[in-house]
This record gives sequence, structure tokens and C-alpha cells, in this order.
Amino acid sequence: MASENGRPESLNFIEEYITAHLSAGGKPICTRFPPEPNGYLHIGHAKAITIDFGMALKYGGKCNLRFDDTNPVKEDTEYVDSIQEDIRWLGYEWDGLYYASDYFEELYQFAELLIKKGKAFVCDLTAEQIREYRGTLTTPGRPSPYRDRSVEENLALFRGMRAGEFEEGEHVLRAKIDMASPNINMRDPVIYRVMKADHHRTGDKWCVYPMYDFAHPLSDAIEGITHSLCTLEFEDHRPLYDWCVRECGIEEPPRQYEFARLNLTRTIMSKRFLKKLVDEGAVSGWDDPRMPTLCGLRRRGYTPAAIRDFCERIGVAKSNSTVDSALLEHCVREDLKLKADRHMAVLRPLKVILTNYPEGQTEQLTAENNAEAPGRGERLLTFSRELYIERDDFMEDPPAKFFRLAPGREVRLKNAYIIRCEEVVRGASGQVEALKCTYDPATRSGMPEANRKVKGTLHWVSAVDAVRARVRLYDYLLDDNEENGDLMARLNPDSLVELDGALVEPALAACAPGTHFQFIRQGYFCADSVDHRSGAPVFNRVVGLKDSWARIQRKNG
RNA sequence: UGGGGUGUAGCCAAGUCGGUAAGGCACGGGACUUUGACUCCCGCAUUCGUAGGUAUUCGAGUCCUGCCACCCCAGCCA
Repeated sequence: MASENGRPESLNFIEEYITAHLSAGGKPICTRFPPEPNGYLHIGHAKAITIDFGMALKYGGKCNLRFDDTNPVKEDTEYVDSIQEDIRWLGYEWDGLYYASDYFEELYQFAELLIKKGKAFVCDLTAEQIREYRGTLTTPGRPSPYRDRSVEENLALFRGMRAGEFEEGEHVLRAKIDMASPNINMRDPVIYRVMKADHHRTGDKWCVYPMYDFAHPLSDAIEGITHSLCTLEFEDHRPLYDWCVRECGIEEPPRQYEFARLNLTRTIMSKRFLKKLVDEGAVSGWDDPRMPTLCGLRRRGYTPAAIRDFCERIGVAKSNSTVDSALLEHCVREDLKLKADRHMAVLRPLKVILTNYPEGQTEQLTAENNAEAPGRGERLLTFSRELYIERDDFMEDPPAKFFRLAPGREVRLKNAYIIRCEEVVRGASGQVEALKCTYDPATRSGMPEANRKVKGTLHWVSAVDAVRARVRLYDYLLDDNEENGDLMARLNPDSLVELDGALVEPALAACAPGTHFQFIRQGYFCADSVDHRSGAPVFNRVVGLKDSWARIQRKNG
């Protein structure tokens, strides 16, 4: 029940249902992940995926990938490809790959069955009339005047619909349930409509298409799904789901269980909003590293393991909740901690000249790639008279508790020497242009006197071999005003800061796109999968390191 | 004023038959530190939306009743 890694040991309510099903002698479970191929997957889908596939894995069952492609005008193969790529990237593999459109004929036959049983009828009302007849939340609906058509007439009409004899909107097929039901979904819902549109898989074979509420439960039944897991907004649909499988005579019908969607602070999962960002150019595309899409997170540098870990830690329950993005960040730091090599990169360079280091001399220093993962080896760094440090690591008039470089002060250069700032070199307008420092030759890392304690250790690069790099610092897409419904007004103007004058160790410039690093003292970064080139490096910041100095500054000012 | 859900710390979330509030993130404090990172210690709900009520020995987040708040539903979308 307790756990030390943040992942719950106790069973969530879905696992309770599954174990009960299994211990009652139920057949092995089968779940499905049923996206409509009409857009890109986001981290909310990742939650659903880890639940759908995770349950099958945990209980020795199967999980299918089924594209819910019942609305041809919204769907495209572009999305079926990207969805498969994203699921595989997350680390899951489906048992069966299906499409609701595979079942169009069977679904059609189920519809005829309902007609023959007197449980469905062809309705000639217009869409607006159907809405009027449906009633409201507080008033019951009225029966359609076509509700009592004969079975023969319904069958003839429905076959005519299939044969293309009618235009869109002329007729629909409706389930005959209860126009007075307090559940609006049960007020004779439309289950088939005429659509003379090309379907991305079936082409022009069909001109009637089943609605979700009809196609979904029966597709589940056809595949032998035992547990149909979906999000909370479908709770109201469950009676209709059950009605469909019951009236179609399904034995051992699948059961639907609903869990809460994922919401994350400082971002939004709404497809409509994300599309707006893309369309208006607020981001560079669906895979912009600020986007919560899986392709965006991937490009940002989030790892599948981190996302899976996150999904396990947030749990599965039925209360609407908004998870702190800090948890996702924690998960990716945790995953990258041992996997990413540490390297030095100076984002905003400030030149340092070591006046007592011989001109023209260089030397090689060794540096561990990851002190916490010794197996990752070491590399050589070039040290020289001219170096660069981070501008933020120097202050002329430092406040209390500033442990970095300042006039007259000493700091350690990581894996190198202790240096002292002797003089500030100014430009014409008085700005700090460089620092003249001296180094203490006895303090080279690894030497007997290297243990002298100084307060600060700085990262640095050598002017001799540093490579210029473009570095993108990403921040949250939205501000923290979670109550403000005007999302465009919440857009964070500083969600991307691009630096093109960063200087990095040569090793960083040579890496392959997608490689992860920790830039020492700064954060985890990933070579951009699109723009990074050997020799012309481009890095995305996945997440910063925790920064207690920043916290101290915030408190004091 | 319909129906379906949910309410446990700043955010998630465990809390089986009522038995004396897990864990993670965040946050605060300290130790360690050639990353102000990591790691390690310590702290962080006398209280479970709220108001009552029952249990013939006490004991309720867990049972009962009322109230309140929030989310979802009136697509020929999924």
C-alpha cells in the first residue's frame, strides 16, 4: 500500500474490477486504445495508453489499437501513422491493429437486426427538428412522428440509405429507446447518418456511417474486449453502451469503466486550443517543444520512460484533477540523471583571461562524464589562457551568499583550477567585457593541493576549442493563472528564449540529434531532432536543474 | 428546478470488516558537495467539502440524513 518511489502499490479502482473479474473466473482481459485518427496524441492520451496497455500487461491480457474512424470527414491516414509512431515510441505494442471501419458490414447488420426487432427506426426529421424534439435537460423530449414506422418500411428506407438513394440529412437511423429519459443520450439517439464522403480506408464504398455510440460498444464486442476503459465524459453514455450490446444479443458483453482525464498546470490539452496555437503561429507546429503533444515532448527531449513513470505516479481515479507540471519535470530529471552525460556549455559567455597562464599554452584535463554513473567514462577538456564563463556567474558587487566570481574572489573551475578575479575589463560604454584573472597552478583537479576549499565551482569552456551553439530555453506555454479562461491571454511571452551565441565543449557539437546531456549547473538538454547538425549544434532545454540560488534571490528580492 | 459524477495537505493520491490519516511532487530547515545539482536526515492534515445523527464500553475519512461546491450531458463529433 505504501511506496517509496511515488508509484502506488495499492490497486486502483479499475484494477479492483479486473481482479474481481479474474477471480470470479472471467476470461483473460482484453482492452483497447481507441483513438479517432483526427489529430496528434498528447500527454493526456499517454495516460490513457498506459492504462489501456498497462492493464493488459499487468494482468496477462491483450490490448488492441483500434482506430475509431467512423467520421470520414474528420479523419486522415496522416494521423493513423503518427498515432502508431507515438504509441511505439512510448514503448507499447498492440496485440491487434483494427479499425472501426473493418466492421462496417457487421455494424450495418447489427443495425438491421435492431430494425427487425423494432428497436430502431428511420427518422426524416431535420437535424434542427431532432434537436427540438429531444427536449432539454429539464424537460422530456417528444417522440419523432416517424417513430412508429413499420419494420418493413424502416428496412427498405435503411437499405435505401445504404444504397445511396438519399442525400445527407434526409434520413437517419435512430435507436428506439425512451424520449422521456432523464439521460439525454437515451432519447432515441441517432446511430447512423448518411455521409457522401470519401473514407480514408473504405473510399466511397459506404454512404452511411455509424455513430460513435453505436459503433464503439459493438466494435468492442466484436474484438472480445472485456474492459472498455475511457474518460469520465462518457459515463452518461454507459447506459446506451449497455443497451447496444444487450439489444444486439452480445453474450459476455464488454463493460465500460471511466477514469478522469489528465490535466496539467500551465498547459492545456484541448485540441482546439493547440490547433489555434499552430494556426496562428504562436508555436512552430504540432511538434513544437512547448506543446504537450507526444511529438512535441519527444522533440523537447522528454523520454518515454519519464512519461510512463509520470503516468504511473499520478494514479487512476475519478476525480477531476490538475497535476502539477513539476511532477513531470521531476520524472524526466529522474530518468536522465543516470542516462545523460554531463558536459559544459556556457549559455551567455563572459571572457576570462588568465594573465599568469602562458600565452599559446594548452593542456588536457580529464573530466568524468557522469560522476553518478562511473561506467560512462571520462573525456578530455582543453584548458587555455582564454576561457569563457557564464555571465551570471560574475557580479561586481555581489549580494550576501553569492558564492561565484567577483573582484578579488576565488572560485574553482570545474575539473580544472582555482582562479581569482583580479581586474574587470570594460568596454567603451562601461559594460563588463572580460575578466582578468590569475590561476593557482597547484590546484589542478586531482593534484595534492587541489582540495583547497572555495565556495563556488563554475562551468567553463576554452576559447581554443569551444563551438558556437544555438540553445533554446523553453518555459511553460501558459502563465499560472489557472482560473483565467482566456487562454490566449495566458500565453507566456517568454516560453522560448533562443540564444545563438552559446559556447559548448567540442564533444557536444559532435553528437547525434536526439542525444541527451546535462549541461552542468544548468539543466538537461537534448540535441534538436530537426535542426541540430554536427558542427552547428542546436540544443533544446528539456528541464532546468533545481536552483536554490534562484530561490534565495527570489526570497530576497 | 433533470440526469450522471466528484469532493482527504499547495498538487496528485492511498485509506479493505468502523479502530485511531500511506506515499510521491511541491515547500521549509539541516548535512554533504570540484554541479547552490544529486544524495542523506528532519519538518509539513488533532484532520478528511459542510452540518448534524447513530451505534446499549468507547471509537467514523470510513455508516445514516441534510446541505454546499465543482465537473460532464441537450453533435446527423468522438
